[in-house]
Amino acid sequence: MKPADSTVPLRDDVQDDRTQFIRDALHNAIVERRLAPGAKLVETEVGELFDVSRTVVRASLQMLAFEGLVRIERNRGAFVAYPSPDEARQIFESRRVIESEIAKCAAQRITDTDIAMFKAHLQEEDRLLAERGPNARRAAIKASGDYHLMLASVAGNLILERFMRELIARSSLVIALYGQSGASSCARSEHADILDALVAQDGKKAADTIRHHIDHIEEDLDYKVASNAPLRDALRI
Amino acid sequence: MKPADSTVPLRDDVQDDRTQFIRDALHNAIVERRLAPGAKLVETEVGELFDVSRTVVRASLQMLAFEGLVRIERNRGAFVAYPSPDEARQIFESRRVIESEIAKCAAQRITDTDIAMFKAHLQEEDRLLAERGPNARRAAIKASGDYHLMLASVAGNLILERFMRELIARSSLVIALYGQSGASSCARSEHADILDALVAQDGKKAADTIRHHIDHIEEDLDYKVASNAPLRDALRI
DNA sequence: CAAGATGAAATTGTATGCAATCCATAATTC
DNA sequence: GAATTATGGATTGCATACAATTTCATCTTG
Repeated sequence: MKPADSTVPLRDDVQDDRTQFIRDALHNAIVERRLAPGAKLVETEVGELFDVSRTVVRASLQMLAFEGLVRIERNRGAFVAYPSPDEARQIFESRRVIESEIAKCAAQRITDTDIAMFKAHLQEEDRLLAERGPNARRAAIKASGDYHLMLASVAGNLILERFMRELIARSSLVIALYGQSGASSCARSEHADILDALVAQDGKKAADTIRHHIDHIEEDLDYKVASNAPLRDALRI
Repeated sequence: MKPADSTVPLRDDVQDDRTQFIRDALHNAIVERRLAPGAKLVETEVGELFDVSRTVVRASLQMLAFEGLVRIERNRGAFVAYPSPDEARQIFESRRVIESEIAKCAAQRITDTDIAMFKAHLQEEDRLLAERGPNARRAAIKASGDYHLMLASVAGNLILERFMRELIARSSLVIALYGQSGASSCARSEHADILDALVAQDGKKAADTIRHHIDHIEEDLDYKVASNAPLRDALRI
């Protein structure tokens, strides 16, 4: 986005850093549910896939472990995280805390450019929801998370934004495990409600709306039933 | 060197993991200001100090980089973080958000055992403040942070607790850089005020009190003046 | 003398080798 | 036949080797 670099190098994101690249690839695979909770991530396999040594893969896995997307067990290896119901509740509780504050800040700071971006994003979400098929569904999941990340970005606090990034990613895991319906439809209209409050610069209302939105997401979960496959992984400990 | 730190509960199982051990040692050194902001952390040096290979040191440094205590620059190495005024403001803003919510939860969940622990801790803080000398001062700094971590622990949300751990550690760096007085004395009475609100199970008051407490800490900072040494490090970028 | 060029030493990035550990299956015992 | 114990392959933890990069002192050159 910023090709013109002045003499002062601000942030050299131009990293041919393969560690980051692999982290991003795995992160996306997990968030888009191409990698199921509990799946084992073998260092040599990943390394061959990306054509790097285990050293690099290890660093990537450690990054993901810090973010809570991967669990590393000593001498046993790395697994896609399998959040417990308790963890899940704490994730959503944390989101309510942080995201309602983010909404307040965003209501104060939102610009016309931001609003245009949000509107375009909402249309994209609509389009993906109308489409059928697993790929469209994955894209819809990702877009829904991205909406929340855009909010965090507008609020302008990089630290809270990073916390949110982590929470959104982990939420995706939780929904994959405990989600019941494809309740994204209700979520969609709520995203629009949030934007309305932001446009009206009504911080209080934006915060309330987003809190309710998170409540609704959580209401669609059934913590008693871990949805699909890896029961053996769940019971392993 | 290692008094039993019962105050900080570890979330992970006790692993003979040397990576974690080195991370903890460096973490403490930074938080207690034995390592100044900007200081370079050479992999081989650290490795020789702890008698491990660079592989292990690297993992520790990457952990610390995630927590924002260390900055890793490609091909240049790892440095103790040197938070900018902007970062500092965001750190305290994030603390206000998360910690006031933590206070609310803690007010609901606090037990008599907790209260006793808090009282003992306050006495310890008093004792350290009365003492003189750099070691007592370091211990006082650490104890002050530990008080906030105890709060987070009582609140019972492991995720917010981890966020707080990071924010407290980074606050210590900020105060080392921009702090003016040894204003811990005012902080001490405020810690007692917070406890009073908790004992009264008045969540609202606890939240307000802690917000003011954080305001006061921040008021003692002067973001214009980066206090002591490593100017050359500050200007390096 | 300032500014740049040069090269050696220091330091980091990555691959690889080896020992320790784990896991699955076969063999053994009762 | 069930439970327990060997055994071999797979996988991880860590140290080390080597290449790439940076740093710093020294040496030009104008």
